[in-house]
Amino acid sequence: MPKTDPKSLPSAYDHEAAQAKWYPIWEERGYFHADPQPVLQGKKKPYSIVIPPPNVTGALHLGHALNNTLQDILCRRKRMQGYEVLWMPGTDHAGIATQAVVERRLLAEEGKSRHDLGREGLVERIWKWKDQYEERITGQLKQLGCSCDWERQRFTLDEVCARAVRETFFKLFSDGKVYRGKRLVNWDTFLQTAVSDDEVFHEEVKGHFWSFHYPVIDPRPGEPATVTIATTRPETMLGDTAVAVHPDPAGQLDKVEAELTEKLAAAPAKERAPIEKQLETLAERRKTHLPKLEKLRDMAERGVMLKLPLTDREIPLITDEWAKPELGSGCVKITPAHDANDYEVWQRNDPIGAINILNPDGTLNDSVPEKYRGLSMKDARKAVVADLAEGGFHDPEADVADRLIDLAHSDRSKTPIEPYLADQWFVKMGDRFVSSEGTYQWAKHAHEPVPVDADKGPPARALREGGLAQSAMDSVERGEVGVVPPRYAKTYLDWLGEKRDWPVGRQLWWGHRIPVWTKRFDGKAERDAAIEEAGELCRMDWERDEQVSYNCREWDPDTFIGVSYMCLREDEPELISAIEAAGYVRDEEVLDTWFSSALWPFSTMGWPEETDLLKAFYPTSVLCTSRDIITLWVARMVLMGKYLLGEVPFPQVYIHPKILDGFGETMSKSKGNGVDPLDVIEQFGADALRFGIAYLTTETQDVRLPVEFVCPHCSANLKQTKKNRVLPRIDCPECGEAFRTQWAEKPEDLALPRGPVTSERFELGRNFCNKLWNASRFALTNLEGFSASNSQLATPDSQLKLEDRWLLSRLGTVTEQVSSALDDYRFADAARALYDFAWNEFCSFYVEMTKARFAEEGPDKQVAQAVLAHGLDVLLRLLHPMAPFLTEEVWSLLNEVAPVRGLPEPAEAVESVCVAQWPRAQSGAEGISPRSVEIEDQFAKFQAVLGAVREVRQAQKIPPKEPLQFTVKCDATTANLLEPMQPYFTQMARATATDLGPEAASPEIAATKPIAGFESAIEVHVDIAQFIDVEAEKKRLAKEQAQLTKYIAGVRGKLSNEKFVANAPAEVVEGEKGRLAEAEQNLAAVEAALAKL
RNA sequence: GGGCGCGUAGCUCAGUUGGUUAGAGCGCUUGCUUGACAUGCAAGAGGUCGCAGAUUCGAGUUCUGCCGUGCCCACCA
Repeated sequence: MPKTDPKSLPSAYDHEAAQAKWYPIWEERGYFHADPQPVLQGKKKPYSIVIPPPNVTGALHLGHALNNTLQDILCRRKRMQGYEVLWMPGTDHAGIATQAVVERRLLAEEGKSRHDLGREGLVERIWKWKDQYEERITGQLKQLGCSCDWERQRFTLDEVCARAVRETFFKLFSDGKVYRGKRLVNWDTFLQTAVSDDEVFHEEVKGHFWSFHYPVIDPRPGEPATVTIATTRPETMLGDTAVAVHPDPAGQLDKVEAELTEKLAAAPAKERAPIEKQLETLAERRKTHLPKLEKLRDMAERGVMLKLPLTDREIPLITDEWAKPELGSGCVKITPAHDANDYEVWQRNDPIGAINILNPDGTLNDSVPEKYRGLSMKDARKAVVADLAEGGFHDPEADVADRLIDLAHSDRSKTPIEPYLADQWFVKMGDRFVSSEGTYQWAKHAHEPVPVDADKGPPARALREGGLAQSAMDSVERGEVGVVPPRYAKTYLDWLGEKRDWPVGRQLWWGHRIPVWTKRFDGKAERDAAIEEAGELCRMDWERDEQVSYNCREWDPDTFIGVSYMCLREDEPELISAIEAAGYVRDEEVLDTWFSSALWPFSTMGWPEETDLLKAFYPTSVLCTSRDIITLWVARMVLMGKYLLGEVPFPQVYIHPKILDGFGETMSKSKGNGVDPLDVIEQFGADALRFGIAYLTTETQDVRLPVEFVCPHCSANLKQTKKNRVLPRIDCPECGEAFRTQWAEKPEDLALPRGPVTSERFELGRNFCNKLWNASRFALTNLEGFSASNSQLATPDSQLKLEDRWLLSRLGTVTEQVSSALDDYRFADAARALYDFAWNEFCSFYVEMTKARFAEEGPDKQVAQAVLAHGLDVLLRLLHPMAPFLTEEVWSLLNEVAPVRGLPEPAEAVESVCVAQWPRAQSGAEGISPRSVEIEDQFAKFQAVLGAVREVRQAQKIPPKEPLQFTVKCDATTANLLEPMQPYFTQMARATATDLGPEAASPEIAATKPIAGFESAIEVHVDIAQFIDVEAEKKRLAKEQAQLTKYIAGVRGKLSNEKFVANAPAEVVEGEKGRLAEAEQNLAAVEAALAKL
């Protein structure tokens, strides 16, 4: 291979070239491929991470860049530490989001709906989209430099994952942890589909608040004959199954009053009026409403029924805390099938039942009286209100008109959402009920709790215990899974503690189809036949000698109406046809995306097969994710890992910060404040992006990134504001030319050149990379003629100069800092340590000092070369996880001039920094020049003296080229130390020390700078006879004097405080005394200098 | 309403168990062009650490309350 001439290297780091060059080479050489064999043979320790799979439809944004950069930093370092590393990549099929995107495109581009294509057609279409999107995501990750094992890439809907999903569902079903229940969903009557909470937006609309009377059946004398209820949705009254009143209205009013009083006492004057008004209203209510409510409560406890107007139904008056005596009439109608709160009331008061009055298209169904059937909700409302008024059930005076109502709308169709009670598959999160009435077990495949003691009825209210959720809680509580930072454990535990059952079905086509077949039966005869039939189907299964099917039955014990379910472990055609021939119908729904995500740490490794991969790499080493999916994803992975493999999927969860925009808001495409990492990579380079991210990733804070557009015409940066951030086109105020943004949609906008969105905060990373690049160029140029023998340092102490030992010591310290920071996921600390060391020490001092040594051939030059090569080598290794491309590029160039380097040097060149050993804290210096606080401290003296001279030059406005002379009054040790640094004072400050030591005289006309912070005083006196600006020097000294005086007064005060001297630790007191003495000495020097001027 | 954060220099942020004269980057001011780097070098200005109390010899750091701000969850018949 021809050698590169270091002098021909460009003066700016070419990130584009390095990125294009190295990634393919890394892949080709298989650096990222994980081999289970060395682990299984005990030769290497495993380290594994599964990627949080990005949604296939989404292009990656900066949040992903952060998430993946951090994982890559961890993986690359572990690889260098000799672990066999598996970083498992993949994508998520993201059911709803993906289907929605593809459906939208289908409609926009072809004018077709999903019904035009049919289930299979649509799914096939989505698969095609998926390949395209996935490729883009993969490409973005590669551009970022992510060292994923691409040969093992998975997709949550691929065959391997599907197998795991089927096995899991089958096991849950067989264990009786799956049941069929009712659940309220957000029903989009236009699209006739359920939409997730995320796809619902709330909009205030003007509404009307009606009051109606429901007649009481057979009231006793003195009791109210009607119950008044208020509602914004009168049409739902057709589905009412109860009216509720609070069980203790007086108590509740007391409680509300007490709260208000407390609030009033604490409220500032201007806020008092409305609270006082509320209190008045409350007092008024006690008179007007309370007696009636208490009567109603008694009636409810007696079991009084009400006549539901417009229907022939009777509904109970019940007590429930949901009814707020301080609001409305104090009573509330209960429509469990069409309101989330009423649904909860139903859960607490099981016998009242629920009536679904809607057809999927949003019209009223057969459960309502004939005259309303088929009406839309809107028409039904008019009819119901009119009929109630006609029947005398309406109380118009109590109505509230023009009330603003927060109404849920579907994000996709923009039509109002109807809460709709749908059959759902649930996974049980708890397995026991415990209440004051006793302990209850879950019935198998049913959601009703059954008492352990058969005499008791179901409990009214109970805590759930045990089960899947509990096992996941235990894992965190016992420390099997550690959460970093620990405060996030609370989110996890609180959520799991509710033990809410997991509704796992989704009314979609894109996803893992639920492997259950259903058959209804009606009556005893049909039921018995179904049981027999199921038995036969199972025998057919047994012949296959594997458990391929399972069945269960549910029925009403009185009527024998029920359903029989068959769950198949695999899609075996023969069994399916047998089952379907028997009248079983396959479930239409698919599983929640999180169901397959929950299996991700092991489904990706081939579970349920006992693969080598699984044996070698499960459990994984850490999960790295953002806080918003702690519940949805992390908790469920732990739960499933414990349930299916008996082992937690990861011993640690690292929760990283989120990236926010300049206004502190989460970045998202819909807000228009998102930044495309490719824009940043293009402008600043992947290394700059990565380093910048690491530098910003602190523990407590989210990362705020003020965002700006870059004009493609004139490169002007335009701050993004709340106003311009969603504009499709912007006219550049600098050059007047227009450009388009990522939100351009119209053809005329799309024709304009695109203005990328970036953040100037990545300049730090770019500048740093460039700094390192140039330091490397310097080193490469000056390592000409370097040979391995040059680096042999047989008698190091005699040959190493102070700066060599200093650098070697510092390398050890920095290695230690970076290592421990990365061990604790303190990425910012690691990045800062490297930044400061590389820039302020390696470049500003060591490289500067070697310039003087390279000027002359000889052993000193050779030592400098050896140390420089070694220093750069260690720096590249430490920096590689954060800046892989830059470090690899420089590594390869360094290999050309100094293939064998380091102290002690390896036997041969290491071909890539990817596979180089991570430095040990003592490594470079080990056995030759150990880490030494003394050396670092000594060197700091030199740095301080140099700084003093430079400061005087600036203060006196002495031109940089003008030579200076100075003396240093210091103890003999310091003088001996400084003496050999003479060439560097010349080199770095154009100054010569004419006298050093305890007796050093100050020049006749001098600027004086005392140096604080060392055990003995150091005074620097710069000869300024030729240049003097007396006023400037006086000013400078006066400032020093003021500072010192103030400081001395402070310390004296402290020391004269007897309590301080008595209570503070001796070392603190001693420290103060020492500093006081030093400050006093410095002050004396300053005052002497002032007097002399 | 519940939970979790954050408020330190003009901006974005560090600040380990309380103990030197509170730091960095950007921006700003001043001075520097020929050999690593103007994506740079040298120096400087800029902070009563949101407010008020408490604990302590000592508080940016601990506690309480308030103000401001953000995120998550629940909810508004």
